[in-house]
Amino acid sequence: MTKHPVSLKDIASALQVSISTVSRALKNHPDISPEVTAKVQSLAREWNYSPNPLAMGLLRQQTKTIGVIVPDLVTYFYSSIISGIEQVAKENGYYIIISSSNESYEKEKECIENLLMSRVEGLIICLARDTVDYNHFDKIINNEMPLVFFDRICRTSEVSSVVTDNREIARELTIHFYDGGARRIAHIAGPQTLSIAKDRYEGYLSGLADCGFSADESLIKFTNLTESEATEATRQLLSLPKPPDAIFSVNDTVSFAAMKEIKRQGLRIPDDISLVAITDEFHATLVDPQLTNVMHPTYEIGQEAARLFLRQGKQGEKMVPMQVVLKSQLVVRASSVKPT
Amino acid sequence: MTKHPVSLKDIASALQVSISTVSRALKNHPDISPEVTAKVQSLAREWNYSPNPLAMGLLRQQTKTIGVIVPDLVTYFYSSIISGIEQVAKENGYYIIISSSNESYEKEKECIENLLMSRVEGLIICLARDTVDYNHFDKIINNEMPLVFFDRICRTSEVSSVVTDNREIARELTIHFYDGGARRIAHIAGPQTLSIAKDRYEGYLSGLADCGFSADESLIKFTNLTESEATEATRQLLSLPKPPDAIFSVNDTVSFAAMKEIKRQGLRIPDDISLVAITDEFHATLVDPQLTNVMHPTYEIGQEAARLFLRQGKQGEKMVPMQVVLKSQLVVRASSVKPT
DNA sequence: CTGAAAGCGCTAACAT
DNA sequence: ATGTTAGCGCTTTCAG
Repeated sequence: MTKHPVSLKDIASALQVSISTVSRALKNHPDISPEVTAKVQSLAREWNYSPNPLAMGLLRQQTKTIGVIVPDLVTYFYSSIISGIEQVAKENGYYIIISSSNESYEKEKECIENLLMSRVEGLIICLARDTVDYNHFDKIINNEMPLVFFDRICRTSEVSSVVTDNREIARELTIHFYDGGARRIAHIAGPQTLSIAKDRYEGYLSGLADCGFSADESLIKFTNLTESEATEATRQLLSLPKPPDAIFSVNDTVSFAAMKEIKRQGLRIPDDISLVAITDEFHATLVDPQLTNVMHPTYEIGQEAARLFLRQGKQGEKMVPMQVVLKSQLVVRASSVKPT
Repeated sequence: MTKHPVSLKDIASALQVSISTVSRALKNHPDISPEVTAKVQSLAREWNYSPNPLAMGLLRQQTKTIGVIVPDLVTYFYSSIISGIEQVAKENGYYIIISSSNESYEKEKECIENLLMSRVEGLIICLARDTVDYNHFDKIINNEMPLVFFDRICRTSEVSSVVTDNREIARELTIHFYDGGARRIAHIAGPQTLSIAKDRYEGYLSGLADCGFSADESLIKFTNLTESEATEATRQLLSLPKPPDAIFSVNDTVSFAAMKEIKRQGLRIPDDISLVAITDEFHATLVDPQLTNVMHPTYEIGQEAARLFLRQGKQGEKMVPMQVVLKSQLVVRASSVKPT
């Protein structure tokens, strides 16, 4: 049992040939005689040779690593996207290094610095909640490093991205509320600096318009996406003289905070208030009543992001930023169907 | 904006000194004159020099990466543990490569192969559900590579590990049921090849004994931890002539499957059946009624695992396998307190 | 005080 | 058909 992984040198000296012969034999180079090739390959297999990625990386000046930055690591949404990235990356011989910005702008900048120091070949990023300017991507863009944003995006004219049809689904969902009998449809929104929050807000307004409503300021609450602000927003909505009969919450954290607060006040879902969540199936069906939800194709988002990334890696292409828009899906469950 | 990261060579030629001088100046080697040192350091800072980890790795024959294998990536439990590993790893200049075994023995072996090919310095692993023999760790152990198991462990006399006090908490929990008035306490168990499942099962038996009960075979169901088997087990328990008045489920998947099935049958929790879950606070308080749960110090598990790993890296120590046992915590909520 | 050279594992010209 | 050499970025003897 050798302590160190076997190298070309080991094989070469065992077989009394040169290192380059071994190297060539391993890749079936036509110059090498069949006998030598056979001997080399069989010994390599026996000794379980595998090329040293560090040496290869140094030689080719490429680490085969993608840096991934997500706002957090512990929610299904991002975990699942990361799985998708990983799968495509692995299939293409890439590793990924995962960092969490913890929703912080400062931390996001730090992550980028660290990943660049680790010599990642490029980055796949979902912006932090607190990120409001986008200059920290200058270096990456100017260096023409592969860069892909997903979900929360920016600088779309320069950077490729993967998103879902937020605006459209928000509109659809608002109309769904209306069709279900709701007439005072509230929205707990997120920071308008965040693309997804903005898109969903706009979709909401557009849906309202389609139903012949104009926006009612008092029914719209902006939050920073934290549970506490979401709870407070819900409380305010519920204490309105004319409270809403439906709430569209901008993301999962907010959705569940709203649900908890509604129940805490003893109101019934959907009888008193209809609710939809933006979350996955497991969570939507875990609670009581089961939640109508917008399901995101998380795994696919990850896959697409990785594919966009790899496409940029290839020198040939002109690096025209591409935008992939995936469809999310509204799944109707009990929480938004009022008893007739 | 240079396309390639700056190297010692770049600095050396700019300053008309040798590469080795630059290398030494950067580490404040006493041999180098203060002036040169100053010049080098200032240029390095200006040009944002950072050493090439590939070159360093090749030189020192170490990649500074830890391979991490978890049964899945998308649940809070593992994500959170990974965060803990990551934090300690990063603090110590290590990267981690994360792989998922998807609960499969075959995939686990594959992951190990791949990680070894990536030249990780060692592994931190939580065994897959389907892993029943442990010979695939021979190579790692014989090579004296750092290896740490957590949660689901094996070969404890040879390998360091991090676990929680499963046996004790299962006992405590069983007694808690009894104290709450339950007299027919069922257990939906996991594969007895899995350390956690075995420990919890034994703790359950021990708790029963403490309450003056002997085990009732009909109240114990063994599952493979999938949602479908858990649902089926619950169904069988509920259809017993004398159904249980409390269910202790071995993990979160099983807990939530059981809860759903109980509700589906129109039974009330905790009135008809008390329930505890092994899950995190977010999920325990998300559902109705809120679940009494066993909380695991997930982040700490990760941190400890990483620390154990790093300790093994240091050559000095004799590599005596250590076992860290962390305390989990029983948090009583509505689901296990029967109305009096 | 500083430079030259070797070597980590590998590949790809460039010999032979 | 095979070997030699240089070089990727860095550290570390060994020589000045």
